[in-house]
Amino acid sequence: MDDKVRTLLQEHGLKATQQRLTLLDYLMTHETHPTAEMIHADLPDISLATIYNTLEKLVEVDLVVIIEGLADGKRHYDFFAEPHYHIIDTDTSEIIDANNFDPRPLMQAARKASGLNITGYHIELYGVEPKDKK
Amino acid sequence: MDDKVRTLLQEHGLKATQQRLTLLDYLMTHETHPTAEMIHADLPDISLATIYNTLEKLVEVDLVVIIEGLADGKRHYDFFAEPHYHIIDTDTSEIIDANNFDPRPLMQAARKASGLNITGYHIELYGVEPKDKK
DNA sequence: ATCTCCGTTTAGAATTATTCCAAACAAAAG
DNA sequence: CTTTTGTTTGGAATAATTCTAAACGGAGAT
Repeated sequence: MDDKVRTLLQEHGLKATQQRLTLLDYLMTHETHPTAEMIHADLPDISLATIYNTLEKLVEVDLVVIIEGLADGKRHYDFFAEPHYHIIDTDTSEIIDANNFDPRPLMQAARKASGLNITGYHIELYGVEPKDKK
Repeated sequence: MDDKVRTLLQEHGLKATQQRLTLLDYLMTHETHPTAEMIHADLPDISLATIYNTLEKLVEVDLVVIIEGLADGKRHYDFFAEPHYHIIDTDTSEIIDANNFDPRPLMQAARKASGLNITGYHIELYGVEPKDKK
């Protein structure tokens, strides 16, 4: 059942420990965008240090991305199976995932502008609930 | 001479204090993307607390943007006169500004996906120096 | 199965970027 | 010039994240 998660970890060169299986499965099955603390609250058997360690590893191998810059000042984490971007409500700090945008032209432009091989991206849009100005 | 900077502050509803004039002028005339500490090193007569306070105000009125998520764990700041995006060399942490991309289709897509009025964006691409695999 | 190796986990201590505080100050308006 | 109101400041406080060193446990080899 968590063979899928186990395989995912091993494909990315990470040893499949119990904690990593639990944490990655948690991220894959929750639509939320939790902080380390929030994860720890739901998975109290995994120490906070391990949650930080594990998240760091998952970010390294691109299974997870960090969402920074929210009003609460904490890092939020997001399982990143397929590429998407984030829309953040600056009033409520709600984070919405969206993928109705093709990033390839942007990556092309970035390569052209910098000469670098582009390896990834973070796109975050900020918005507010319309006031219905009428 | 700093009438331009003074006007810029006032247009954005900020009182034009000596410290704000100095700090904003500093950001406008430096291509670098400094941290609060780096600014404080160059402008030691402005207290560190004021540098943080002032940067916060400048970010509020969209004259400055925060660049987070670099390897050093610190926030970097960037004068944001005209919209652009960032390309970050993940090996060297070098930050490159680029503007050869029209964000409007992305903003449209985000509005469509979220129903929010889009007020801003942060786009960051990550890349590495080509190894010349040849 | 058992052994061994080496990466992982852990509790708690340490770090440090950033925020908070309350008193002194200085822009801008009247 | 006086007042008002927002700003600046040094230092203390906060808290998210990282570090440390000892115990542990996957997983390949025997």
